[in-house]
Amino acid sequence: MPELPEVEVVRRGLADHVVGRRVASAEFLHPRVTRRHVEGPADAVARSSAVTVADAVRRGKYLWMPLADASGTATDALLVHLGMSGQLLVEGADAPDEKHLRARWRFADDGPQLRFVDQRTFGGVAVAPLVPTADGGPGGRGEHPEASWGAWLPASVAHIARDPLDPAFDDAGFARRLRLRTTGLKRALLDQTLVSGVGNIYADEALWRARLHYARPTRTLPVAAALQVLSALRDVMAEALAAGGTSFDSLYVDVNGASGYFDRSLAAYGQEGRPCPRCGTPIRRDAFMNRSSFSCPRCQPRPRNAHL
DNA sequence: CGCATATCCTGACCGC
DNA sequence: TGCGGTCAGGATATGC
Repeated sequence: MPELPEVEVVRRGLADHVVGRRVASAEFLHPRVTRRHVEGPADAVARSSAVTVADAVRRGKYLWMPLADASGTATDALLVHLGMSGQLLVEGADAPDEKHLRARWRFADDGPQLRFVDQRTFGGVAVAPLVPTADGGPGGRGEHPEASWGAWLPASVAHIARDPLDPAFDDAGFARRLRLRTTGLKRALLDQTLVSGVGNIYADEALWRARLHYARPTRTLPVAAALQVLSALRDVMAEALAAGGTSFDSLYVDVNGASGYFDRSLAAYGQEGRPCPRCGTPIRRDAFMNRSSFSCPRCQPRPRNAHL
């Protein structure tokens, strides 16, 4: 399941193999892939053809490529969300179509194609106009991929918060907004309008590292604890990114989620019954939010005033 | 409006 | 071998 580190691996692959190339034609092979593009698939084809891919940018789990017209101006971006099972692949024209091939872009240089493959069709593609960011820019100093395209993002992504690896992320603002919520801590971490890029896997891992229970009420969470969760998110995502960055082939823009490489490093997620790496207590699995939460019963005791 | 839940989808897996 | 049930979960529509 692609979360922030997996999407960043994909972004880097696009930066290496797609940015700077001119798209000759676009093709969408499944109606669901463009369901978020309100003007319809024909419009998406038109607006992502005969353009040059100017950059590859990410915020949280959203990925986009500003598309430059003949004058070099980019007013639109090709926006991709991988959903649960989406993959972006860079492959030669002779490679057979994948069973779940949903979209394809051919390039004017006749080099490898870009393909979107998605078994479960939770992912999607849209062409969206670029608009200024609400908080006015990336903050300038970092390596974050959004920095090069500065203060712009697709209009349909404007409601998504910055992610923990973004140098312009507002730590104090996050803690303040978190404490205004009346909910449980993990619910809040999964809310992409508060902090983006966090899914079930990294939420569980960060909570384990911070020794906090998923149902800890946000309203009374100390600021220091909120900042510790943020720090844990940054650590685990950076480690996963480092692990993922070593394993992908140069012509394969890999997204295999955590199953490919980082699963060996998971302390809690998917580890039901196995000993907690810190204290040896068997990791427990709880049904929560229509999915599973994994935690250590000893390191992460359920608070007496647990939210739900 | 804030918060919680139902829903979309397909393939792997399990017990019988 | 097949069959029904369960599970995986990101984002959003809907409901309270």
